[in-house]
Amino acid sequence: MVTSTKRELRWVTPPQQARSQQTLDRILAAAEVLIAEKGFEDTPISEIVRHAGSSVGAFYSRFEDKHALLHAISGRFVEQAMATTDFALDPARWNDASIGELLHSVVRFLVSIYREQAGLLRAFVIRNHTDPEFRARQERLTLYVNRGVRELLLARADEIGHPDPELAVHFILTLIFGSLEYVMLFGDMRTGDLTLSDDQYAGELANACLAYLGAGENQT
Amino acid sequence: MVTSTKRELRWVTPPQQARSQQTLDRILAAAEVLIAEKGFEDTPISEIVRHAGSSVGAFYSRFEDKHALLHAISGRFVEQAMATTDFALDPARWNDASIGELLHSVVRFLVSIYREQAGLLRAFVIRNHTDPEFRARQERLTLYVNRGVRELLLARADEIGHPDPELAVHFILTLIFGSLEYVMLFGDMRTGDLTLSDDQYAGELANACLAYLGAGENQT
DNA sequence: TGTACATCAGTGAACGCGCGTTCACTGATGTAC
DNA sequence: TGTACATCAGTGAACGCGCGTTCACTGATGTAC
Repeated sequence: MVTSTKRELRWVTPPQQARSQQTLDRILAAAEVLIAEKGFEDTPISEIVRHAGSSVGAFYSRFEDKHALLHAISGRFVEQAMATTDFALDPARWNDASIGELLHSVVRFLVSIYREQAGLLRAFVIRNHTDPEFRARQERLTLYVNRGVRELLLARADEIGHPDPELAVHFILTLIFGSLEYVMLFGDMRTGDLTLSDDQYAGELANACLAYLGAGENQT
Repeated sequence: MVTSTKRELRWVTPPQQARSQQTLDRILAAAEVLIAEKGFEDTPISEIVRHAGSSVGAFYSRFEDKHALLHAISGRFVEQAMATTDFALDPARWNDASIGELLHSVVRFLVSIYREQAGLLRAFVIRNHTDPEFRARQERLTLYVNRGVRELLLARADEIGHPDPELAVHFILTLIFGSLEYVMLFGDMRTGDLTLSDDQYAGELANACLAYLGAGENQT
């Protein structure tokens, strides 16, 4: 909570009155919706403030420039995602889970997140591609999730057949995130003639990882 | 050859004199270099023509607008890539190859292409993300490669352990292309502490696919 | 309890910049006779 | 073999549009006495 507020200070001039806090909230909410829909570049500030029932000037009294807006949104997202990660990947939750159960759950969960947040994630990814500072920020989240999953998996290293478990675990994480991005964010047309439900897709993805790890029999 | 010329007519007004053909070539060459370096949006026409020793007007007498330029470049790329595909995936070349040899070769080949053409591919992918027409074009290439690989793999369906070979083959193709995009085009920072050589990476990727297919023992 | 003043919030027209696109003009090449 | 004319190529200054950003101004909220 405290850290969150502190961190947002970097991107948002903190409001001093309840009134301005509300305007800020409305701007952020409108921005999130519009950006998720049309992407960051294609959403002019004028449109955001119109939807928020505010004005351009009000915007600039909170944000230094347009970039700061996306940083603020992404900041909020990353905080939440990290908190969720802490909760979801808490080792205590997985005490007696096999590596198969673990991976299937994690992948299914990620797939559902990517489905729900596709719009925002797409905007983030696109921005990543051109803005190194922004990319570094997102990178932090990926590494954070990576670390969590990694530890859980490596704690079950005995179930892993791959000669270099460390490398293998790292590798499947790039497989997973790469596939999620490719298929779920930008893949509407890539399914070709086959169409998989989210659950089927998650299942196949998890199985692919398990098979590669050499983790005994796959499970659905 | 003939088809190639015909197709380019859609994007480029065909030159009538050798002189203008040369200017066009210079413009295309300069554009390819600059776009691979800085991306399409960040490369103004003025800069392209300056590098080509030409002028804005000359540009517009060949191209209807800026988009047509990227279409022309992508068109050329797709033609070449398809020709390469035909050659590389010609069933005759693979008569007595196991599914493992096949996949390892194909993936290694793709990795080398993605390495060499990273700049252009990045520009294409970024454009895909916002321009549906452009995406459709690139899609054609992906599907073409898919079909080639698919046929080769399904011809060896007896080596595949996965209950639904059709689906499995389709799935690994999304794994492969997703991973290539994620790791090789936008992944400078995603390697974390581990660094794989291109060959190692290709090997792991192919092995992951083989393991998922349930295709006997992996091979390096 | 009311008045004066300071600060915070908010408004939207006007500005400016980058860049794609146009256009009036000059020069080069080819063709007809 | 030379001259007139048409078409192709090329030039770069000027235009225009979208959009981020600024700024002079009005209104709201809080504080001092």
